[in-house]
Amino acid sequence: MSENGSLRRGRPGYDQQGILEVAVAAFNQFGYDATSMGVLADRLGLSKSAIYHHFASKDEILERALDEALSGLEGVLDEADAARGRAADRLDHVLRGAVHVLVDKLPYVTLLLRVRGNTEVERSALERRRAFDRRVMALVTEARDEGSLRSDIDPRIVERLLFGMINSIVEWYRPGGKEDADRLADDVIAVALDGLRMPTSNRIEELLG
Amino acid sequence: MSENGSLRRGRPGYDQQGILEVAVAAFNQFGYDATSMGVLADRLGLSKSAIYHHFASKDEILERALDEALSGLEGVLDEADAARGRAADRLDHVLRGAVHVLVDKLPYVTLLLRVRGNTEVERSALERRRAFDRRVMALVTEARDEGSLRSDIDPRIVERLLFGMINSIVEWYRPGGKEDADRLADDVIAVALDGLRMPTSNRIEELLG
DNA sequence: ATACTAACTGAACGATCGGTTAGTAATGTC
DNA sequence: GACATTACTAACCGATCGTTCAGTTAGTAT
Repeated sequence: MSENGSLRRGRPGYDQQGILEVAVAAFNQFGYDATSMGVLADRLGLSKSAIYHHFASKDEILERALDEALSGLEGVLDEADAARGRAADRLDHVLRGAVHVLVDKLPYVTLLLRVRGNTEVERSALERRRAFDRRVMALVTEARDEGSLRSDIDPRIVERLLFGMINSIVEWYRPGGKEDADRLADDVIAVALDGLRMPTSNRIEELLG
Repeated sequence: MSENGSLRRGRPGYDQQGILEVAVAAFNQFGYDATSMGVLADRLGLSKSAIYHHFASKDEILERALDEALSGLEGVLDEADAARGRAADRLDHVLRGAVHVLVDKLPYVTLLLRVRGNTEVERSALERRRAFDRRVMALVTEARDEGSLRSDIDPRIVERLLFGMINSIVEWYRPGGKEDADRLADDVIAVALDGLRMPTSNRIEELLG
């Protein structure tokens, strides 16, 4: 439960991170609202009140979890914004990076994608998500203007379809399969950029014509 | 509240459909579990107990709503299975049909896509969804085998990415905008089949080589 | 030993949950 | 008017919700 080698002081047991992992797994299985502190305590093998030693409220557990996901996604965008080069290349980096964050922090991102905005914590997370989307939209627009992306579809719709596809990964991807994160990112980028259609001579003529 | 012109007998008021529409809207706003029968009654302008005149339980309201979405989606697949012709054309019909069902029954499909499987009703709906996905996967496999779709990506992943993209429409599409269902379906199919990349001479050479 | 720190328990709180019961109100039909 | 039909209300139920509190346990540090 502790990541550093030196022994922790005080009575051994869960720390915040340990509680968080179990809680997020439960939230994802039942939904946040449908997960009671009682069943959460059962899963931890603790009493309900023990949880309140580590977190001030159920809401605060959610807040920590959502920040874990959001900071990961925002980090990918920060890297892209710091880099120079074609917008298409920076967008490529963001898409692949987003897939990796999804896979590495799967439970946290899964939870984030199901937030409805019932509380202040949830609304704040939704706003950070919207800000993320806006930054990606700007990148898509840039890539279109430099001639890298097709210009016949609204960049906002392009961005939403792109992340609709990427985010849906949390619905079915499970780690440990033959499909690792790199291969998955390759597939997603291949479908997104080049489409599903099998190239044919007809298509080549169409492109030439 | 009534769709037929002739007057209903008995005291006027809500019928099942009227209750259902308001309930589904509330479920989508707050989430099913976070929507209490109390706030639902407030939205309807009724007492809690009045709702139980129309539905036996909260669960039954959900059941009706999920069936509305599922029967719509299954209908599209039934049409495609009844038709003859290339698998690619039947798949095209399914994808466009799914977009239209999503738009026409937006609140119901939105609700369906958020079901977690906590109750028997939810688990049954999830199983119908999985059966739908399996039928679409078979169609994707057929289209690949006839040479219409690229063969370098697992058909199961293709299907999931496709419907990840399509299903994500419920997260942002709102009726009444400039983007109607037909245009939206065109955009989705365009991105899915031909990708986002701007065709270049390099790409043509690559296809020819 | 003593002090300190962190982890935890059991019992209880007020609030809210989904649901029940018994009775009432408003319409069309005859 | 009587009657059937449909829609609804007020009051209440036991269960469960998130949370609090006073006290206990198990370890490290000096």
